[in-house]
Amino acid sequence: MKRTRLPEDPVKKARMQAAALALFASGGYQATKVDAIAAKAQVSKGLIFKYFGNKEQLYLATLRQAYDRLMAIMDEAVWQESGDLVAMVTNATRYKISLQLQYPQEFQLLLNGFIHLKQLPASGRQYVEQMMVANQDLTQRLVLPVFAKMTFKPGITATDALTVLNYVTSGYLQKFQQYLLSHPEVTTVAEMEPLLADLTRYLRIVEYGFVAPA
Amino acid sequence: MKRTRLPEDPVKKARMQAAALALFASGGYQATKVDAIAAKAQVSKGLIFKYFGNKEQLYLATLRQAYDRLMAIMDEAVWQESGDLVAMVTNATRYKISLQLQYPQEFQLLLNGFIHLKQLPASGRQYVEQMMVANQDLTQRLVLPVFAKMTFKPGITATDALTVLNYVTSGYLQKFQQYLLSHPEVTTVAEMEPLLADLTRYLRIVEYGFVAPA
Amino acid sequence: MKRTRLPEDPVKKARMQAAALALFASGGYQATKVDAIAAKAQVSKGLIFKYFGNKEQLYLATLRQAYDRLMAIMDEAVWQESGDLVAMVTNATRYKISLQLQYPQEFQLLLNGFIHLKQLPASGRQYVEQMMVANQDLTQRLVLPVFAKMTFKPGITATDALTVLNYVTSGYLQKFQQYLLSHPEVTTVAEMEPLLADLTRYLRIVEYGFVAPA
Amino acid sequence: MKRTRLPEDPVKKARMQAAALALFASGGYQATKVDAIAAKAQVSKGLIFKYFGNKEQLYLATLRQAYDRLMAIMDEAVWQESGDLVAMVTNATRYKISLQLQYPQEFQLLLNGFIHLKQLPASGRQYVEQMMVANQDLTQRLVLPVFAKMTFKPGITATDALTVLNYVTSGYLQKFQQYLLSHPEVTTVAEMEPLLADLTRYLRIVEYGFVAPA
DNA sequence: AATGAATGAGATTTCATTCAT
DNA sequence: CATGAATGAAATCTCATTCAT
Repeated sequence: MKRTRLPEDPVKKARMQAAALALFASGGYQATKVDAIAAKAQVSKGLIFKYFGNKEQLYLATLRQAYDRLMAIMDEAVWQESGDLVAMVTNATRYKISLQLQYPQEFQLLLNGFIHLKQLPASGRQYVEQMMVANQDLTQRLVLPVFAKMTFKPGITATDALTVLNYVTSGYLQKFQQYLLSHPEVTTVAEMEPLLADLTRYLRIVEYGFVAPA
Repeated sequence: MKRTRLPEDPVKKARMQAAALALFASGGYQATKVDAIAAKAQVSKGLIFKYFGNKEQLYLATLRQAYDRLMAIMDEAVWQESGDLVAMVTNATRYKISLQLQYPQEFQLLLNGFIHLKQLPASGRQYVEQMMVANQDLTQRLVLPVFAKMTFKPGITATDALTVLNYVTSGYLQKFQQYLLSHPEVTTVAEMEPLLADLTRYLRIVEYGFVAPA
Repeated sequence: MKRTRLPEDPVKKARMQAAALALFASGGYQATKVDAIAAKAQVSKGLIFKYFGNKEQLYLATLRQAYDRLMAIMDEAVWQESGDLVAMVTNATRYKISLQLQYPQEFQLLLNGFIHLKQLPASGRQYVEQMMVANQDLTQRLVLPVFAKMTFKPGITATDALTVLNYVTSGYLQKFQQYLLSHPEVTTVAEMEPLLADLTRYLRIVEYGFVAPA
Repeated sequence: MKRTRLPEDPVKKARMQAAALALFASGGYQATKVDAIAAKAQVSKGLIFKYFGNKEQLYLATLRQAYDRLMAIMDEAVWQESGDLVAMVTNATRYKISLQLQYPQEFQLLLNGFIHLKQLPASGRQYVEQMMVANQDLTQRLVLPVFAKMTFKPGITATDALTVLNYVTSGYLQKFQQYLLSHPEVTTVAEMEPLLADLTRYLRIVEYGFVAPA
């Protein structure tokens, strides 16, 4: 018995999403033409409007999908707790890097989304904002138990330490992403290990300072 | 005594530039309509094209002006050298903050420009890129002399320390800018002093680590 | 059986070309508005740009089409060689006249094109120039064999004779075209025969002079 | 006693006319911008409108002036009657050529005007049409007396002979004008004498035919 | 009277969205 | 259902004409 065709062809829908992701990520909302998405998805323009209503909703759907995809993967308990803060944060960062390598477009899209926040329809902001928050939550959830075992200098709180750690790792990740853009041949985390050694030193500085004890 | 009308009326040109700055900064290139700029500048559409040729050149002129304005001011030797690294970087940051408060649109425009780098016409990239470079150069020029008087832990270079300092201050500035967006009532550096105290602690961490000596 | 819609609807494209031909021919490039072409072709403005890119390319396409159409028809071996020069040139002219009656707009367009040569984009000139050359080549190809059988007066070359023939026939054609403009009711060559008798006399003059032998 | 300034400065008006003539002649009506005319005339745009009302009237004034100038000069009895038709027509043509050399822009303007006749406002047509008529009248006035002394072949009228003469001389003049466009270094009639020898042969053909008597 | 900056109607061009096939 | 040709509102850009100085 022939199954009646689904009202929405999931294969085509996936192609549209993928095309939209790629183009929105690299070109932004306004500069990306629906024509181009349809062409890249090998689908008619009309179908895009049938499936997504209009360009803005397509953008939101793309944003949501990127967010969901990253969150789904991040939620996996990939990172192991450990007594060594530096090792742990480096590991976590190594993992984030692998995500960036796997999902560069999703990262780019959400990053742009963050910048364009104002221009986004209200319903779109939540994804971008949640993404930011979730990222910090994650680190916090991991790092706080380790902090519990450490003694802080007087006048310095765990929040301070966490903030600085976040600044350093996200600054590092940003530089890292730029590096990727100019070295598209890099596709595995292994190739990034030399750069990760930098991060370890940076984190060590945060932990113990760069000033030699008198 | 009234001045005779100039071939390019500097008052109107300034109004156009200001309108373009405000709208491009908040809306980006594509979303900003020339009509809107003309309306905001209280000038006819035609005049914009007479003064700037076309929309893209108007954008570049706006970018250049924002860049020039910030650079001109930054170049002033506002910050004093000092033996105390933390005090000095905090001062420098306080100064950058005051610039952001004074020129929020210029900052926003160049920040967006950085994101949109790909989409910018080649001639526009230089301003954005130089802006990034200049910012780091500035820090370096200030900080290196201070570093010269300090002794680094073994295995840690001045470059490492500078990088971490940059990550922390720029992370801090970013959070700061977000804060400004959600607190538009804040207009003076004085009101920001409590937040600057945070930065001091963060920098102290970079200098000496957050871990209490055993 | 109805044909499936083609990527470029030949019916609409033909309507656009026809409208463009009519309007460009009578009004020239600048004075003809794309809006008017769209209206005359009963097509939306947008479609014209989808099919032809921009106004200039539409003009060139129209020029090319006019040229091709005329050349295609001229190339047919309509005119028969004959021993009688006057009869032959008159026949050829009768044929050209029938073309003008059939394709008055194409003639007008290329004629205007010739005048506007300077203002034409370089790529457009070739059609107009080739048209001019082809026209003369054609006459030459026909007339030279007949000349071969004739004896010229001393001091007069075949080139001289050909040149004068060309001047007379093209002068005649020009007057003819003016006549058509002021007598739009004339649509068949038959109606033009009285005028063609004039041409025969003119050609006879070229052959034997108008001066009675002493 | 200082004379009060005329309401219209004749020097400036002349510059405007000259600029308009040059630009309309080479670029046609539509392609010529009022801005360009003002710049070439070293006069403000506003003055052009004050003196001529609008662009169209400026064009008509330019057309009229070109016509008047040529007519005024042509009316001079430069050409002498003579018994030899060929010599006389050649002389007349030589004179026309000298006019073309002296007033190339006026010729070009009226030539273009002839082509654009349809697009011209009705009031402009008369100049162009009169120009055409006057040109033929002139030839007629000169040639008919000579014809009176000649005997025509049976079946051939003076009108026929005149028409053919006109075709040949105007065809010749046209080719001549093209020659001038591609040889702008030529500025005197003397340099054109070789080409005038061609015309003599052409006219001889019209007179006696090119066919050698049996 | 002369200027040329300023205007805005109108032209060209783009592209999200619709809809006949 | 799917298509992509067709649409037209809205954007960019041009330039004859006006008018404050």
